[in-house]
Amino acid sequence: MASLDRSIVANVPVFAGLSPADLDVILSEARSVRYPRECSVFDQGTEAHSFFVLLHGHLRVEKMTPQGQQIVVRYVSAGELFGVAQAMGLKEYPATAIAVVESVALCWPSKAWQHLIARFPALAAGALQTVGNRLQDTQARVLEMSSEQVEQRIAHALLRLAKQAGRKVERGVEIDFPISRQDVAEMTGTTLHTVSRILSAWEQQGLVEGGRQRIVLREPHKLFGLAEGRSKE
Amino acid sequence: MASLDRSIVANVPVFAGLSPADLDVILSEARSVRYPRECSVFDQGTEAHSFFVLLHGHLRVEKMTPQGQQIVVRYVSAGELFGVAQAMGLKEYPATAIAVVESVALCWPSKAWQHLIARFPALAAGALQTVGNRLQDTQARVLEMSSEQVEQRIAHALLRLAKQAGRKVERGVEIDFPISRQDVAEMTGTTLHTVSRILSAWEQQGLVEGGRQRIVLREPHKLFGLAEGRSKE
DNA sequence: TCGTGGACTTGCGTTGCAGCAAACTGCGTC
DNA sequence: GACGCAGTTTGCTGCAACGCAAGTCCACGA
Repeated sequence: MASLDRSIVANVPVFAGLSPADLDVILSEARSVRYPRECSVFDQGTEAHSFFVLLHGHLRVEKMTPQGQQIVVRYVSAGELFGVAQAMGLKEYPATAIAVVESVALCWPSKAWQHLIARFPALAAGALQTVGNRLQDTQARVLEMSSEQVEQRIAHALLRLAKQAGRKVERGVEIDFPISRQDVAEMTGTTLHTVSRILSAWEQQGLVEGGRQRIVLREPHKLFGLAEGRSKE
Repeated sequence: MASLDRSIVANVPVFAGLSPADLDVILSEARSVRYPRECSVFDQGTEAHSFFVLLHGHLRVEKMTPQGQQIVVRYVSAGELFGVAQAMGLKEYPATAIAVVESVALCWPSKAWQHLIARFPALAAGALQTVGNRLQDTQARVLEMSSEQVEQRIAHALLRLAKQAGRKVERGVEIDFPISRQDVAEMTGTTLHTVSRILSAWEQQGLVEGGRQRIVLREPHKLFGLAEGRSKE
């Protein structure tokens, strides 16, 4: 396989604090893999054989209850470390990751983790930060679900998506990958129907613009107001 | 200060994989602190000056929304690492930790973290597992809040508490620290009133036994059935 | 012993949202 | 160009749980 140049991971926060030479060593153990749209990178319950860094694209991470209910855990964007189940002491992936657009990821065998962090403590520190941020996000979500109404939760979710994967278009900010009302419902702990109703209402007011698996925020600022719970005036 | 003997941390999972000599080095930088009941160990929003290992007692970790709503993030039991905000890249504690019973913790200055993990990679690995477990728990909670009814969520919460801090008594399993209905409500994203109603109903059926800041599970197995969503027969 | 306040209980009215059902629409495909 | 499906919209109905309010009970301190 052609060796990977370290310039491709220049913007990966988890590798910040590593010298170019260290990076070369780390990259020499990786291979890059392409995932077509709707293809799964790993599946909940299967052996955690690898960990990854997303180079390009977007993934949806979803998790299923024993009863068969599904939720969207989060979306992964380029530059993020993911699939570190093994490092967290799990033998199996706790969720499923699916490419929502054609994506490319670096991939290391999980067993490389042990000796990599022994040799490069900065890597462990970076991973700890990544997982820590995720923990913060997840706790924020619990807080939202405990204290906010559905409308506010959806507003928050859209704003977060826009921040993470927003693309400026003439009419506002578009979420840069296909996302259905069902997906939004699974992010916010509500139903497809309720999301549809609320987005329709917002579209009437000119706050958003919809479409098939497409959402454009036209008035992010007003949405932010809604998210913070200011009643509509 | 009297130096700390490594036997006191023999059962701390985060220190597994470290040699006795390593442990001595790590412990030499720690001091132990006693916290009376209802006393805070650290406060949300204040500088993350230290990280801790709980030696004895129980802590309640709670978090407040900007709007003033509060939730219980989790309970910390003896042997757990906590307050690792700095290691996760935060400058401030994201939550408040309060001793629910008289407690004792080991305490390190946050700035020690850097050089400790550089010297003892196993420590970083342990911390990653700790934070990883917490992430799993929090995600499980999101799943519960998305897919379960209040009654099931409360059953799950009580079973988790019993597992983590249950004490066998003649009549069943008692939760080993004072916990109010309000606390349970803040753990499950519901209200004091609803918790009270449900616990009363359960008490009628002989599933639990209540009291002022006291909960005894008399039929954990039946509760488990409820938690799994099997309708009451 | 009595008083006070915090924890808990319980009834009642209200409501946000889920659940069901049915129709619509845009997109890919044959 | 027609078909079929997946994604979406929308109306209606029911109910779980919230919010309020009015109590009771118990622990602790004076």
